[in-house]
Amino acid sequence: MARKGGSVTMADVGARAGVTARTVSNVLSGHTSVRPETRDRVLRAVDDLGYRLNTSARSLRTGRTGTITLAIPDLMIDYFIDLARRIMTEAERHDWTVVIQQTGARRENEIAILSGARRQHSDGLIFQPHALGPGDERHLTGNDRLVILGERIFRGPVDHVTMANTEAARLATQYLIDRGHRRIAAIGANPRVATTSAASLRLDAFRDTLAKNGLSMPAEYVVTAEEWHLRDGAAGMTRLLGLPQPPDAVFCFNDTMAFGALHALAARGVRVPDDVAVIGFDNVAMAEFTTPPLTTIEPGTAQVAKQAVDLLAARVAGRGAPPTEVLTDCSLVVRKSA
Amino acid sequence: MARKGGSVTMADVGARAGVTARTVSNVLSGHTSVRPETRDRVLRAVDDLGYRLNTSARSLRTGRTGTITLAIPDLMIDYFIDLARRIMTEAERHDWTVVIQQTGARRENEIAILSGARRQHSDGLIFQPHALGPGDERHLTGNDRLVILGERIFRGPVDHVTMANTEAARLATQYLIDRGHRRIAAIGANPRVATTSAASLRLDAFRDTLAKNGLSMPAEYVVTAEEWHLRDGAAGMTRLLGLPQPPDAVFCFNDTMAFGALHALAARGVRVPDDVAVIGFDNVAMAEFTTPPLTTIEPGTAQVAKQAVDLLAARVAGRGAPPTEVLTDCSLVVRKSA
DNA sequence: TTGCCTGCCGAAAAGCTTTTCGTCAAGCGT
DNA sequence: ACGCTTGACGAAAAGCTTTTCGGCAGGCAA
Repeated sequence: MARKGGSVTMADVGARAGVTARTVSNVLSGHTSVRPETRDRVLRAVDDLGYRLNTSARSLRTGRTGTITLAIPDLMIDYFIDLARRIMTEAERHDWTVVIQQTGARRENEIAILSGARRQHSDGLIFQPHALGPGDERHLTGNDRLVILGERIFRGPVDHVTMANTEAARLATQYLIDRGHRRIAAIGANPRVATTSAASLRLDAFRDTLAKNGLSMPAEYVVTAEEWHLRDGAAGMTRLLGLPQPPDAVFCFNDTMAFGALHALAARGVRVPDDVAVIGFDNVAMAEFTTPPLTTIEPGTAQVAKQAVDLLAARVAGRGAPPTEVLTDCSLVVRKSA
Repeated sequence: MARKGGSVTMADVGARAGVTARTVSNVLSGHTSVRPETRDRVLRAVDDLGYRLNTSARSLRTGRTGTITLAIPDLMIDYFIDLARRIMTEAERHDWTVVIQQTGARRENEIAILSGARRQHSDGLIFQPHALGPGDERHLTGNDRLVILGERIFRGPVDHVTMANTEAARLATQYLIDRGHRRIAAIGANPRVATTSAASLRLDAFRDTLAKNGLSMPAEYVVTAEEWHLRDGAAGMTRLLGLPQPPDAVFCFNDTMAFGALHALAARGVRVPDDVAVIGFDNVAMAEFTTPPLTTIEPGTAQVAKQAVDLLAARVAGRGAPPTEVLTDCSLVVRKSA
């Protein structure tokens, strides 16, 4: 805890141990060798005085903060919670603390993040954009030490790590088709968002797979959802159920919306999967525990987290690797809802 | 982003604007008045040079980091996610960034947090202990700027903010009794934890309310759960269902476990609430969307968040108020599961 | 006109750690 | 015995901002 006035400094513990601050620093950091005897004296002095390292001073000197920033749309979406958790544990391996910034998926906030206004004290940034897309390169001003989560939206030399959105979406819709469904809807479209966004990619793959199987995609079967929250899923589903000809299967673009959809279905007494099949995307922990348990896409969240912080670590270490683009493995996990 | 070598400093922008670093500082912080004309020159220089404030240097000088730490057991429990989100938005009002530290509910980690080893760069700490309890006062060495979430476990001069655990648990069990249930079980006991912990308080209130209504609490009806995760709830429920005489109602000590219990029930084809009623605790967002929607306790999470950061802000501001203890309002929200 | 106050800003110190430079002694090889 | 390397540590600089101390000019009152 950064104290105000009378905080005890390295010079103080040095004085008590009969050495200078430099030796104290060496003892604490363990970089240089110091005689065991003086080492013990220093350690004892540290203990006696209750000394605590001033990280601000260290950061000022070393130019490293020991903190990275994770910028995501929103902690109301289970996937991002899962992602944040995993990134935190990965970061631990690099002795990093992570601070989470919510952008609310709003363009101005995303720009603010990139411009550095909201991540001052940070060694690097892991950033999942939502509103930003191709053409916004100008906003990443001097942002080395950045890894983008999602499709390659910037032409600049930036690392990207992303899940296989189109392959996964294809997997999901093909599965529904193979199970005999013909009136298949999707929840989660968002026309106001870049073509590289998850929403667009998944919708495109959905449409393509339908077409490839000779099925059409009626406009009223793709329902848009701004936020991908629980209530969006529920609202989307009730809208679909109000249609003269409701769908017999629904592909929700994330698990959170699928949970909402399941709720709407149950509230109306519609049986899942008999009357309407539901498939999600993310394979969040809760997916295993809904009624019925949710069939969904496992997008390789663990890999995303590991790759993202490893890539960032490489950038921070200054290894001049060319900008990398990694794609994680996805798979379908079949449970009971479809 | 803290750059390494050639970063541009206040002196640099000052040089370009024809002033000294001091004036630049004044312009940027807005504390002292500066002539509009020079103000503009400075701002333009900032823009031209792409200057970014070095927060480490500022922190070193001011002794404030602009960051607070929130230490909670675990981000796998919905309540703590909810709490973290709310605390983040409250902290924003004070221009604070919050870093989340997970203790895993493990004693050694909680001690490490208190000792400051894992929250170096922080103006204050909001801490929800789990393993620590009365008698551990010695671990809060020089911890002003601390607010504890939970019952008063330390005798020291520390602010506490807590929910009305016993009142809420009484509410929940009384409701089950009033609905005609007689074989009522509880999931979430934890004998290895302090008597001031949520687990103990809720269990005590549960037992008392049962007794007050002339009901007994068979040992096999209180199932212990170490982690309060989804799987603990499910495991606890299946154990209860395996009993020769299963309960007709279950009080889960948090919503996350209740979700697990709901799953176990559904997997066995047990009807809720007809065969077994389920009641939770926390009123998390998901509770509204389960099937059936979860009857649960609203513990005043919003109040907890607001009070905690306001109290912390007062401590940091050095206002010498006596240690405060605040209790939030709770209520029962009835849905369909009980 | 003199004295005082206010607004604006330069010079310099303070905040604490890490790192560079240098010193001193001891050890080793020849 | 001499030169060289290595180990241990002191002195001091560097890293960048905020704040204190003044100084200077202009305005206002006496």
